[in-house]
Amino acid sequence: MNTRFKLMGADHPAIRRLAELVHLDEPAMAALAMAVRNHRPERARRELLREGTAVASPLLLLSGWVARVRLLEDGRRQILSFILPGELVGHCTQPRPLAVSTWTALTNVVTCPAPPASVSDALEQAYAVSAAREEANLLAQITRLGRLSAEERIVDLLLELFGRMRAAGLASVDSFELPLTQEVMADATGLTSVHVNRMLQLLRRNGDIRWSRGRMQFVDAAGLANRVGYINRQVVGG
Amino acid sequence: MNTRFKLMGADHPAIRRLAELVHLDEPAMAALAMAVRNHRPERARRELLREGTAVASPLLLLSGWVARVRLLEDGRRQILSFILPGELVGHCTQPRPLAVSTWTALTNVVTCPAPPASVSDALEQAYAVSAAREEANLLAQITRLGRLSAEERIVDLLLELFGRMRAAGLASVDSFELPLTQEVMADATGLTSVHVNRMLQLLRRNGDIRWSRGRMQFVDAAGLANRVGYINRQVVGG
DNA sequence: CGGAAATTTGAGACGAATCAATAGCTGTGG
DNA sequence: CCACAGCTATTGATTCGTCTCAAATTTCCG
Repeated sequence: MNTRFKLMGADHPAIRRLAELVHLDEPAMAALAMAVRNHRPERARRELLREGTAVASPLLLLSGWVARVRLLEDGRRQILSFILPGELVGHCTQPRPLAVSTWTALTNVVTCPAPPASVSDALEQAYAVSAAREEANLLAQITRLGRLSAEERIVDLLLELFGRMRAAGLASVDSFELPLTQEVMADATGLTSVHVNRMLQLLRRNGDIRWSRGRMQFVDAAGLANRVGYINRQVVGG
Repeated sequence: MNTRFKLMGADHPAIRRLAELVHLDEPAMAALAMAVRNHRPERARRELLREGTAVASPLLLLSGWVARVRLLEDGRRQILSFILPGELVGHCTQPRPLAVSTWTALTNVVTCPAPPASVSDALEQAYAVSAAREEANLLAQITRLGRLSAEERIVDLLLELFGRMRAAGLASVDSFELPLTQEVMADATGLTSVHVNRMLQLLRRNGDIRWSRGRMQFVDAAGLANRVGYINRQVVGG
């Protein structure tokens, strides 16, 4: 239900967002509008793509959240990155691209295949920018896992997600819809869900965040970012 | 001294390796041979590229080791990935590409600018394959940091580096040149150098590795990979 | 409304960090 | 060729952060 959209075609929020990222020309907009017609829903927990499988085409996520995950044999799970509504992923210039990670729907989602980059230079650029952001997110994730404390990891992740949701026009001035369980946050931050819980409580007690019914609110996002040193902003030493 | 090469032009090991990766056509080989003539040495500890700076062209690392690093304000450091001799990085389809990480020479190195992808389809494919491997390495790094124990992280990293050195034709059947200090390994694995030291001693005492004068030898690489579940091989659960 | 999933809380164990001090190595210059 | 300086590696004692196990409570969904 909440993954349904009334808007179709060129008016779709995901397209509007892409168009803001890079100026999209006529052919690009047309191709995207066409692609959106091919939207398809998937239920939460569904695997959209399995590691080692051939990947069809890049994907535009129209609504819902997706995670790229890696599973170890003994059941340990690591979330590599999140894909947020309106984002574009899976751009491959490769010959016979095999997926290097499994994609799992965290919520009910609606996706559509993204049109080929060959449609227009503008579209190709949009893909390039998307790819660059994707890589930046991976690098942030590495730093988070390697060098931040539990509290820092959670705050940093939340701030990143907040920023990306804002970029997608899906956040209010100080809050956003966060459809993640603490278990999922744990798999993303390399912690246990028990410890994630304790850190979230701590943040609540300290008056840093409010969180209920899937909505995350920052009492003072800027201050929090400053206190914890949000790594996406202040990266280079000195 | 040890960063000097006698071979030049198309005979260069780095080019031979690329040519094995993807079949390279005439124009690609010629362009590479030309590029290698522009080789330049850099001293260890030198920053090759600073985060936020415009990146000139993709880089071919002819010899020596480079690390992509991220520094936090308080001095914490995370190594995002290693670039090994013979590897190619920095492929950007982007309009005005800004570096998202700092590159530091870990040893004396020799680099050359890689020729533009437009030279030939074969070269473009080679870049695409390089990029895909680079991403796979980042994903492996995330999993390592998020879900492996200290011992596992170190073993997994060593096995990855061993595999990549073999791919570059720079490893013997069971050992390779590893010019990293324990501090560097610590910054790559998200541990302290003290703990890295303890884990390496443990591995030595257990007869898993031998390590002296910068050479790392595996007593039984396959067995070790199996025991710690080298995440690059056995990734998908089940 | 009922059952499953998610969150919350506590006690205790364990892994890795920290602090501190010693020993070994490497290159450099006298 | 030796001695010194400055990294690098090693070791021990202790602290701290996070995990583990377990149980109770709440929330969500059909």
